[in-house]
Amino acid sequence: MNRVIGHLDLDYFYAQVEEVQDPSLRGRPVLVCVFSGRTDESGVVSTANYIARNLGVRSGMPISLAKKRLAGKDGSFIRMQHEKYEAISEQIMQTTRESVDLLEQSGIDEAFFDITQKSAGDFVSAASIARDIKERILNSQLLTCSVGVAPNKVVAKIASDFTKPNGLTVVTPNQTKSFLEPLPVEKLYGVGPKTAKALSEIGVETIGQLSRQKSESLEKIFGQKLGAYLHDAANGINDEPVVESREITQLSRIITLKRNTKNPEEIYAQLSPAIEDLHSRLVANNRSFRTLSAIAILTDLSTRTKSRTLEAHTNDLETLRSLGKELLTELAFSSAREIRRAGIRVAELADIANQTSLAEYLE
DNA sequence: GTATGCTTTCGGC
DNA sequence: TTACGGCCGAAAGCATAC
Repeated sequence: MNRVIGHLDLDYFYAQVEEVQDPSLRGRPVLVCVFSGRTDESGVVSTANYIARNLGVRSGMPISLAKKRLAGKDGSFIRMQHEKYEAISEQIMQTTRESVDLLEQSGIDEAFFDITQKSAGDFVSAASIARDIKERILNSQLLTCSVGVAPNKVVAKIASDFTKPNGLTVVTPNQTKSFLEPLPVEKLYGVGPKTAKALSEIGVETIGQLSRQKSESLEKIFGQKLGAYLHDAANGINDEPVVESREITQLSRIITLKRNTKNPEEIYAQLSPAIEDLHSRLVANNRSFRTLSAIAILTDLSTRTKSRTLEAHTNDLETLRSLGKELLTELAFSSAREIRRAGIRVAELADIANQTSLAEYLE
């Protein structure tokens, strides 16, 4: 049977949630912002509604710049409340699960789903399931979303992005090749600037052009794995499964310092609560880590990291503190500029339950 | 040379 | 003219093993 895969994307999610909770925001620019606390308006725009986007506001833009773009426009700058969006996201994912065979959440506002069984492999039936999902989300939360339905994840993701906001794009197996044909290669998941540049150098700009390259020549340039993937994906072939629950692979905490500094003590003092917080989250989830990194964002906004991988997993707070401080100190000493933001990250996570004990490890 | 694992950087939201 | 978060996973870069 045809696989039938969908991708769901909640439209300008945080800002739309704010609009729902305060209807007086409708028709005005709405910006959900992260305020760093350094000055009254230092921080960036996380999400903007379409009215703000049409006035030139983008996510990641400094709040002060967004204010200029919206001069005299009655924009609303709202502090981001992550827990609030998290709770709504959870409810949406929960109800959407009822309409599909499998749901794979990716990020707070996106999910892949598999409706092969529910649609019996039929794309007409799949389209009505997708409309039903959209309607349930609209009825229960008053939120719009954009959905793509296609034969696989790669095409479904491109399809959900194709028409938005409030879009539904269905790409049948027969339509897949011509749907992909004119699109730039960057639309393909896994094609970053590096790969795009390499492709451009062999005269490949569109997915159609990519699809006509020999698999062997792509494998020669990009390696077996990426080369084969690119060839398949450009030809509308991709058999990555929808996986119900993805394990978290890393956790991090990052803060903006009160002022720029290179002093490790001053940085550590401010980062300390974030380290404790990261530790509680590890413990709460019964997870341990094997790799620890310190992160520094310098005054020119460039990023430096320093990592260390341990011989065995641990979730010991003292290790986190002392090793974190050590890595941070190394970063501070090796850095040419002062540090603006600092953070800590743990990776190579494992379940405490499955963790090799010291005794087993020594055997 | 290729595969693998670790470190660092990139990029999306 | 500049302005500037907090996460996450993936990509890229690099070292080492075979």
